[in-house]
Amino acid sequence: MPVVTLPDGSQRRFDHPVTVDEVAGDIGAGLRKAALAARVNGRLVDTSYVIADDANLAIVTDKDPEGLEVIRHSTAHLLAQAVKELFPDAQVTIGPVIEDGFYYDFAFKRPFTPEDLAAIEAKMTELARADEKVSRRVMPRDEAVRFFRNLGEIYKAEIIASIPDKEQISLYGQGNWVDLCRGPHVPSTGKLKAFKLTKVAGAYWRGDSRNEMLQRIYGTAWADKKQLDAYLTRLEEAEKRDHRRIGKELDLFHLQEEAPGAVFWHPKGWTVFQCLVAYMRERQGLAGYAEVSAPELMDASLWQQSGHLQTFGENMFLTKTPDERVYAIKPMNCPGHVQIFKHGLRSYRELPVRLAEFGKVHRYEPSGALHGLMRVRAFTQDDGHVFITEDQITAEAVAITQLILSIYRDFGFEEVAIKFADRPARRVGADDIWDRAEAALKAASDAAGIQYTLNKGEGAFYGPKLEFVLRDAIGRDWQCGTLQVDLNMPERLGAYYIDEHSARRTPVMLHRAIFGSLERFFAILLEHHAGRLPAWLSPVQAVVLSITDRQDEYVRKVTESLKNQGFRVEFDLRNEKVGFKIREHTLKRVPYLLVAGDKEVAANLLAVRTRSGKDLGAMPMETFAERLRIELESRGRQVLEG
RNA sequence: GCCGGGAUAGCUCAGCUGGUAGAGCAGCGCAUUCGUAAUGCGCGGGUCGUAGGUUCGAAUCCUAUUCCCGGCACCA
Repeated sequence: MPVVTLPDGSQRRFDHPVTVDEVAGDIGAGLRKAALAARVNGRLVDTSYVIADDANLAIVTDKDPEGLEVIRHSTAHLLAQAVKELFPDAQVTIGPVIEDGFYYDFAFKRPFTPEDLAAIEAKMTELARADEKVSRRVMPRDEAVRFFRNLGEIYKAEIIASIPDKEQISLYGQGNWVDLCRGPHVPSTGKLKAFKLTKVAGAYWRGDSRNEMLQRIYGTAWADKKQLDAYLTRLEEAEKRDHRRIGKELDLFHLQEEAPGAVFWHPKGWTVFQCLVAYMRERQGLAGYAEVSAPELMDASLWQQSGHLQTFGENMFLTKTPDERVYAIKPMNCPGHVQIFKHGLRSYRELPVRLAEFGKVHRYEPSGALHGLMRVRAFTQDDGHVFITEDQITAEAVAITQLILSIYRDFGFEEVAIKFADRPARRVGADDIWDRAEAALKAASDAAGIQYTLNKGEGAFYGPKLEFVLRDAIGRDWQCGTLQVDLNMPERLGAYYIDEHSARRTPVMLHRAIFGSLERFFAILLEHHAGRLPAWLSPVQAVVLSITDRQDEYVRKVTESLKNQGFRVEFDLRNEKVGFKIREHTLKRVPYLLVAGDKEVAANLLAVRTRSGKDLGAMPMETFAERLRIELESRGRQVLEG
């Protein structure tokens, strides 16, 4: 007879097998109503699950993260049920839970339209209102395959047929609709109260671009209307932070048809870009890197030798000159750096040799992949290559890791996830070389004391890598930095040094980038700060405003003086009300507005206002300059605006 | 690259079933000299992404094409 232990340690005895639902009812009517699923001995089950033996039980409600998952999963089923009722010819495939919602893929003779989406959502609401009971049953695999074949659901049948044949298949049904599913699901469709279909899109069957394309319907689902609305508001907020929108608003850059995936940097955007370069130049210099610059165009034979052309040639831009030579525009900087390393005879005494370049690379990305500054065809890497002996890998990798994390902190990114990407299917070099490279990178990661997750098969074609992923202000993740151990490229390109016994040795090459792509990092910064870049990165750090033309001379003088001190300052003498000027420059995200009216001129002061609307009072220009200087030098750690 | 949607003034967008393009903001001019997120009045501005086609007539319909957007696939 089962003894059920609840999360608080209390126990309940039953003299017969009981369902989760009954136990919940035994605890309280409110809990019974709120129960969506349960954990029995750690396993997630339906409320109809029968407990026959002693067990630990935790009721799952919409307050639990699992509860929300159950809701989303069940809403995906509701979507499929609605689609089948409205479009009986559509075939169901899969419908998993994703972040904030779910999707379901259908095979259908024509694409779903936005009107279809509205009709489907209305049908879903109707089915949820009907509060149909969701029931579970089990059948042997082969029977399940026959069952779905008979229904004409060939995709489902294919999925089930790929499950090992001894397994029992669970099916969930609601109304006259039934689907294969591991579950669990909500006890009845009435539990689904806050959902919305968001978009239709194409998606390949089984995620393989060689397969046919299905219709994917995305939706979001929440415990209640309030959560749903909060989510929709969050989407709107994210849209306002979109770097493409901010780039336009602040006149930072543009893209145009003749140069897909290549950026036209405007003066203000380029100012910020140059701030990033200057910052990195300083940090790298201190870390022992020497800056170089290698050609953007090199003979294709070099790329043949490096392995790029064979492995990733379809992503490279090639050009033929009138003399019939084929050149490749560099997609990476490493071969260039190897040429510089190779020039002259290197001694082991020189190692590590650390070369860095703000290298502009071009990659022919698939047209559908392009996305603002995040994914472009022409971009600038803060690329660096370190040539070392195998014994030096650990120490150097630890130093690089620390450098990367320290730099991210300067930009306000404290949360950094690290992934270890091991050998990919398309690669160069023998397996034993890969074994050594992966072991060395693992050892270095351990020595650096970092935690990482495995990103299987995602390494570079020449070596394993660590990927550094930033989390921004609204919780999105972006891969930026990378550290790669390469035991292949130096040998392929004939690089060597002379060791202490006068023998030729092939160096190990570490590839590393910190921003990754400057374009991308720039976009991440814009979105992270919603355009309000810290003053040290702002294209314009302050604007001096006049109230009437009586202050013109004073404003010009102050502006000139601040500019001479190295600040990025402009003035605004337009014949407009001060409120109008303040609004405009606030919208342009200028950190400080310095207002000069008759009072300030008389007292030789500036009234300082921040872009967040805070009044810092009137102060002499020298005071403002001093405080701003401290803010810039501390890279925003000591902030004037408070 | 694949599926779907889109492209109209500098920007955001309207323009129903074909009859020859419109708003707000921005810009320009004039007035206003003003104290912390929009002063008022007036004016100019578009071969409707590109190339073909159908038609008496095309922003609107058809075909092709480029780019953009949302996904998928890709991401050295």
